[in-house]
Amino acid sequence: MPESLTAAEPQRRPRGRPRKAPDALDEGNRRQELLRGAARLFRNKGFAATTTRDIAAAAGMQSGSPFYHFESKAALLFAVMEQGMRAALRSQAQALQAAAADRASSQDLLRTLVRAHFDVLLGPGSDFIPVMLYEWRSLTPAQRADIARLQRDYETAWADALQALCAAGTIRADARVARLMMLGALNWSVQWYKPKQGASLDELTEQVMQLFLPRN
Amino acid sequence: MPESLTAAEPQRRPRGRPRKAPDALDEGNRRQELLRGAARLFRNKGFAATTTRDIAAAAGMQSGSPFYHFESKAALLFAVMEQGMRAALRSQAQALQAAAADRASSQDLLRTLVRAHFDVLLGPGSDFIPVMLYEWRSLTPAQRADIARLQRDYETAWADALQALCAAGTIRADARVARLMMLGALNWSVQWYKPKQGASLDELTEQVMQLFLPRN
DNA sequence: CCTACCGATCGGTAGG
DNA sequence: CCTACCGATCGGTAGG
Repeated sequence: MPESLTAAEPQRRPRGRPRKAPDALDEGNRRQELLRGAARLFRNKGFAATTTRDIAAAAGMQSGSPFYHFESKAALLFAVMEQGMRAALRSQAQALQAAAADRASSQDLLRTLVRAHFDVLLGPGSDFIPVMLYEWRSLTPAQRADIARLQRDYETAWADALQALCAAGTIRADARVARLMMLGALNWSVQWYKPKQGASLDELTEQVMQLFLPRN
Repeated sequence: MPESLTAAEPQRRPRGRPRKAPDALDEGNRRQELLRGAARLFRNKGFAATTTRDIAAAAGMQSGSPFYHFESKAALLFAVMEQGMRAALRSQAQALQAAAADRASSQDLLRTLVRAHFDVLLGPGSDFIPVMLYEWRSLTPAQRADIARLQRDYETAWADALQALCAAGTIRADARVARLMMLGALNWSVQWYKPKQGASLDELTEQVMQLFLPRN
């Protein structure tokens, strides 16, 4: 290449909006945008019916660009679920910490878990966990094992609270069945709950408590 | 073609198993085989991830042959759900008839509905309703409206039974929320129930009754 | 992160 | 219901 051409390159700043440097922060932002868009699309159309082109477009990218951030479409699905579960675990831990500080009863502990779960399922930015609930079969066995470990952690708090309530006779059913039924009842709400109409998540929590613990 | 070749064709019956005539009964059987295979595949892999070639192979056909029986892959999905709902409605009506003959209480009526629902979800040949529960978003709006009408009929019996129990104070929650939570709890069982191990459907029904109606 | 592209696969069809 | 096929689309990649 003739030296004159490179030497002719001016040293002034480029006009217009400066191109952001591809530093670590920025790369995390783009990756995060991909994850949010993918979560929304996976939830609304399903994993197999969502194309990587859909996901790229949602983040304002060209069709091949998601593969700069994620190895494959399957890796994107896994990342959505993993990030969803880690956020859910943080949210649950925070709620339990507050309940412990209040010396909450077993019943109030359950209420805390129900309310936190509704937030995870139906609160703002809540596409990640619904994707996990309804795209489990789209994971590879190895991915499933990883997510299952996070789910076990999440359900431990439920198992403990329900065990206490069963032992006290407040709930009269096998603790495992009670846990599966309660979580199923709550998880189903993603199918019918409309945020802008009907009961608030606080009201829904009270309804659930009255339904499962009618004595108090 | 030389006449000798066609004239040489013998008039005797072909050897081996006689090819079944494509009469109405037979066509219904083949169609039914396609539906059963499609239901199983849609349940295990999801609608979008199942190819019409998978479905053809499950029925022992070549790749283009399902389209002799169904207009499109979408029509197959709709037929699976519609047939599933019609069978569920028949099963529910039969159970309710027996309960009415026994002058069943509201509580026994609910037990009857729970038991019939478990059969629909988890009993033998129960792939059709799980497909409906987890592939709703794969339907076109027009298909959705048709299936929703059948679902409304199915849920009417639940609404009536729960309304009676709420009015009597046996269940202390909004009747609509109670219905959504109960059906959600039961529907979730398709995610964890293993027919060959754990509780039977009768035992599970008793657990559900104790959980939701603990007073009696 | 974009451009340009590839091989594979998919739903569906014409003709028999 | 099979054979042979088509146009479209898809996940993913090389090179920059």
